[in-house]
Amino acid sequence: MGSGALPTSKRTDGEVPAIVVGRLPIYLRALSLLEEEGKEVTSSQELGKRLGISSAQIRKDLSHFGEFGKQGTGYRISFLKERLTEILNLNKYWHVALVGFGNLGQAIAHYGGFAVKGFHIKAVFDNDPNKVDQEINDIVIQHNSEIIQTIREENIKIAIIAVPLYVAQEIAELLVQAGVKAILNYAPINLFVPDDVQVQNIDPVVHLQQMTYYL
Amino acid sequence: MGSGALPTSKRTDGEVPAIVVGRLPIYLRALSLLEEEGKEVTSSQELGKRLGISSAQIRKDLSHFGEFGKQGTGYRISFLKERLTEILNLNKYWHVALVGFGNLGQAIAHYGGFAVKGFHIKAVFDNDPNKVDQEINDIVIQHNSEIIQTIREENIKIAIIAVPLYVAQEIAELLVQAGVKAILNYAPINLFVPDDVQVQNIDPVVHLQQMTYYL
DNA sequence: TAGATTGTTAATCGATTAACAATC
DNA sequence: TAGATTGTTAATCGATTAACAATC
Repeated sequence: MGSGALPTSKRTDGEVPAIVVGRLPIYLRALSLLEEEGKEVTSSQELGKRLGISSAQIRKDLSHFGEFGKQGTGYRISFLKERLTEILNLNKYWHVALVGFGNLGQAIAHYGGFAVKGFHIKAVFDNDPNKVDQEINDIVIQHNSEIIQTIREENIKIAIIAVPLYVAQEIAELLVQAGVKAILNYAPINLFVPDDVQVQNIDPVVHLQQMTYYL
Repeated sequence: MGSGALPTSKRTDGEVPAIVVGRLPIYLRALSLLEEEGKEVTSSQELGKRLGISSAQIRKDLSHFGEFGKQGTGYRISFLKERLTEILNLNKYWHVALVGFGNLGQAIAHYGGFAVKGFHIKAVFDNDPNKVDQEINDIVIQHNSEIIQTIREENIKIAIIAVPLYVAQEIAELLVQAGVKAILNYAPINLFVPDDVQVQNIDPVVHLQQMTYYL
């Protein structure tokens, strides 16, 4: 966590709260939408209304990274988009490894949403010999035993874990050994990884279970 | 939001912070795992270590709902599991509607993880005439125009939105009209709904984009 | 009994919001 | 110029943590 220091104007870094970083992609998403609607300029107020966030918070969040607006007129959308894209390191073509080609893994591999945003699945692994050597999007599925070598060779830094609960931790350890620094984890378990490795968890069931509390 | 008042011992309700409710399913997940490992008793410390959460926070969170432990010995896992299940209303067999049977919707429909946890997809809708009348898990896919009638008839309260960005808001409005009170939204947009309707968003790309900040 | 761990209070820490001078 | 909106400071609000008496 918090390892990277970007060459961005105003950054006495190591200090931007993770919760602020977490909102940047949301801002970016909203800006793209506004742009597609033909807008060229927006304000913290307009953005906030769209996102259900206070305008003060948006201005505060952005102020961690520099000054992107103009008093009286707001933010030029194209400019702010570029800056956020840069801050989040989204100018790169990211290579991603996917581990687990079961139900979920297949869905992820077929889902077009990652590639559109610059996250390209370049290696797929599974434990099942019947799946190994199958092809998906021109990629040959490899056995889990190849994880370390392949990921090292291709210098992949981002991986998606879509394996059953009970093997998730051991897969995570392989990925870490292979040099992966960011893991998107779909297994319903808290993974233990070194401090310099990011983990983000996705568990739709947890979201449903939160909502039923109020029903 | 915050409408429901449960008949649980210590609840001067409307007051449990959403962030606390959000952690309960995580605790439940960890308890199930401990149980499967054969453990019968645990402590806030053990749970905390597993989850990367402080033991004080776990005790504080639980204290919103009652007293579930014993000094000196900790928590009986089966008992705490039951209580959390009850608090989160997870004893019910929940009916769920799925809107959108594209790439993502199909993956969701095939994914077994929801049903195992008591969330059963009972109605599926899509706009595409070619998909309507197809079957999935014994359910006949219906056209979006049937959303209101079907959901009302079947008294469904939970829906999953897996439609393209640009129709998500209109679908949400149909769902609300139909009486849905909880929406799991996979479209990358902030939905506007009345205060008594819950929304939880899932966007894996946002998670990846957060992590690349640190890479 | 001695050791362990709860539930809770008070202290700390951090995040959000309100307000406003600066300025486009 | 008058109106609007930024970036930032200070105030408020809320969440986390430390500490400990109670007690199993």
